[in-house]
Amino acid sequence: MKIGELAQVAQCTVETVRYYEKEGLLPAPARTAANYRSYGRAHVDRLRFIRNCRALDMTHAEIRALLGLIDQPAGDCGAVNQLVDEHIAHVDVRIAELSQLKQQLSELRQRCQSEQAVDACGILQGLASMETEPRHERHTHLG
Amino acid sequence: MKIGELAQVAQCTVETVRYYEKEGLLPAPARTAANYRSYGRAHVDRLRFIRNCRALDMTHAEIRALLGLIDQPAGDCGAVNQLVDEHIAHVDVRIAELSQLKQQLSELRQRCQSEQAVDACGILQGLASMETEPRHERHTHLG
DNA sequence: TCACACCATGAAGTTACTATAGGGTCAAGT
DNA sequence: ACTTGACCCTATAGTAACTTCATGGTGTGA
Repeated sequence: MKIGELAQVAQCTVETVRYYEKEGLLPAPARTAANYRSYGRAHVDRLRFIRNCRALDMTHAEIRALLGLIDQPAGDCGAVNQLVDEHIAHVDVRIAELSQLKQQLSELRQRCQSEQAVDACGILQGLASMETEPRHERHTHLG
Repeated sequence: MKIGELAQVAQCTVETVRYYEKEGLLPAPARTAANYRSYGRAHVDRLRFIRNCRALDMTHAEIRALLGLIDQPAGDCGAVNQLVDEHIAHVDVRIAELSQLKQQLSELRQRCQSEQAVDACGILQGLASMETEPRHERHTHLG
């Protein structure tokens, strides 16, 4: 199986596949005489696993941790549970942050209902006079 | 006012201030004899405005647009209203995406309640067998 | 005069890709 | 045989909004 076919079954681009190989997420496959990458079943499984994790917004570090656990099938999966729990916590934090953000933006939006002069615009006045908060540290990798 | 003091009142780092200057968000200030940047009231106001916008997760492009409108005080603020409305829409989209994500992650988490062997872990099995979805385009700059 | 906090510049690192440049391979059609 | 087009290869740079690092100058209190 060549790279284009692999990318298609895993729903990503060939550039992404090559990128994962360079990052060490996907093992380098054998090459054909023409130096084309040649993939098998194991690569398909692993790439689909990676893409599914990415669809859940896990970072490469998180995925790397899961793959490492998979590669040691004798171990127990307590670490897997913990990683997923932490990831869910990240998502929760980010949802809370965005909800508060929306609240602030809605209040700001209330300050100007008409198309008036920029000088008098309540939104711009609000942005100028807001209490400037210290940049909070990221508790999550979710943007 | 030197850069450290400015950064402090605007709740950001001196590196960020210099970065905004390089990006053209903050005008280059006068320099002292020792080549130190020397800021005044206008810089404080503008930087605080920028930081408040960033606290609301606006992009530099969005902020640049707002600053451009401010610099033409004769214009009307219809464009301001539109920009804020669009930004609120971005936040809404992202909240919806994350809520769905949390749902999927919670379902996944249900699949393994105990610390069993990795081979049998329902979470890893779930990640391996999920339907791989095509990567959706970003409708928002919020990660 | 020494230590130390503060300032300066420029380059590189971060994340997860995407895009571009400049080329090689292969199968089908003429 | 030749060409066209779809596919493959590598290497490099760009994205967003900073942060970190390396290296060195400036100002002040003891």
